[in-house]
Amino acid sequence: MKQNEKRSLLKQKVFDAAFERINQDGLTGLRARDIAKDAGCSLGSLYNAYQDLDDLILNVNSRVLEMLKEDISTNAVEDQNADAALANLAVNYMNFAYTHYNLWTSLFGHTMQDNAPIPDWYTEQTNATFLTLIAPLLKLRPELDEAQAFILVRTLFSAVHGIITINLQERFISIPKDMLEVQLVEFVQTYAKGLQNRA
Amino acid sequence: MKQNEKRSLLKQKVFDAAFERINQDGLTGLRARDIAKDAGCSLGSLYNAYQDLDDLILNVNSRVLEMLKEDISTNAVEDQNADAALANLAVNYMNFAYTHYNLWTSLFGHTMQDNAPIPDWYTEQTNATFLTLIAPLLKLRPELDEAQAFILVRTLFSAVHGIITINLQERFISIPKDMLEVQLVEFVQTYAKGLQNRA
DNA sequence: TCATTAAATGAACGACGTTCATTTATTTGG
DNA sequence: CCAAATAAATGAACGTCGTTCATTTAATGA
Repeated sequence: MKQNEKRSLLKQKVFDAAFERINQDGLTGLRARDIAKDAGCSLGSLYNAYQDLDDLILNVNSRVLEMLKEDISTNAVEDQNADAALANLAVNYMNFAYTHYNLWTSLFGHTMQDNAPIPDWYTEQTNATFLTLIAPLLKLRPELDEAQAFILVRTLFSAVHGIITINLQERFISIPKDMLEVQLVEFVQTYAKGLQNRA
Repeated sequence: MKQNEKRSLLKQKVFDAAFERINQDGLTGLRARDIAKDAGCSLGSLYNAYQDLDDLILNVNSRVLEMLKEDISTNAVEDQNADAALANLAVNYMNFAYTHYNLWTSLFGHTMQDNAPIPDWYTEQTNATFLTLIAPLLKLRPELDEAQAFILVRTLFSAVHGIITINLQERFISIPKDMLEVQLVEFVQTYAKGLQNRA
């Protein structure tokens, strides 16, 4: 086998093992020795494929961002008014959080070791993923300029994210998924109604 | 010195050391050996005062919850309409997050070791702290029953929390504090307006 | 006072992320 | 096709972490 093939094969096996570990056990249950065992390589080889665990986790999170982006664009409902489209986005986001809970919390729960800065490519991808949320809104509300749409979508995304996050935190009283969905839709509609009467 | 005095003195010294470490360096920078050194006791004594680091951290977070509760009730503005009161609460919460950033993130970033459950006394205190947010609203909107007020405040709190959290995450593009304040106030007002036109 | 009980101690343990000298595999030039 | 050169794989070893526990030290009480 060629060295390039082996190299990329190893990278992929390590990636797959880490992805599945995070998916199954969450970020806090991730251990270098477990990944190596699952990937069928030695502990040292892990650090041949990736710089360190942070590097590996960021690559997994990068894949999760892709999944989220694809999920959003796949399930975006066309041909409806802007309010319904926003509510639809919120529900899609909630479903992603529930369906891929450990992967989703990995996106927001990971912190770099030693206060190292998050690499630029990752923050750029994060913000790029977020920007895809703007597209469906701009389509339905072409009168908004991009800056307005950006602020609007960002505020709404953050709010929806917060509502889901708090509800899923063990520290807080939780409501069932179907009730949360109703609450999210009502929240988005209420906010949209407030925007209308404000203009 | 009596044994009870020594015992509680040790507990307090350990607590103070942990609190200050979290306040200065954040939760991820917390080390048992550093706490023991700061408290002026041996490493073993730390585990005489507290069961483990989780126990100690939960006690620190409990104090932070008290600070937050006091902060909210102290700065609550009376004699204004409900919308302004809610906006005021949101801004107060934002100021707490900025002023005590490391303590604030400790509240939400801490996870128990080994997937141990969060003790009941802590979840109860968390929800009790949260419930104090209802008081100012009920005062201004006595027509709401408690269940309605609970859902309303919970949704609003989660949304405001999300907007602040996302803005302070290194992964996302941040806006300055004064702009965030404007955005929060506008958000609360917009949502309140939506509620009005919905009833 | 001295036996008894409680508290303080820090060496030691196991687990962790990471490194690196050594071994093994692959590539390259003749 | 073979040997020299280069790259990759390996796992023992290192430093650090939270936690424990046999031992030492202090406080108590009859």
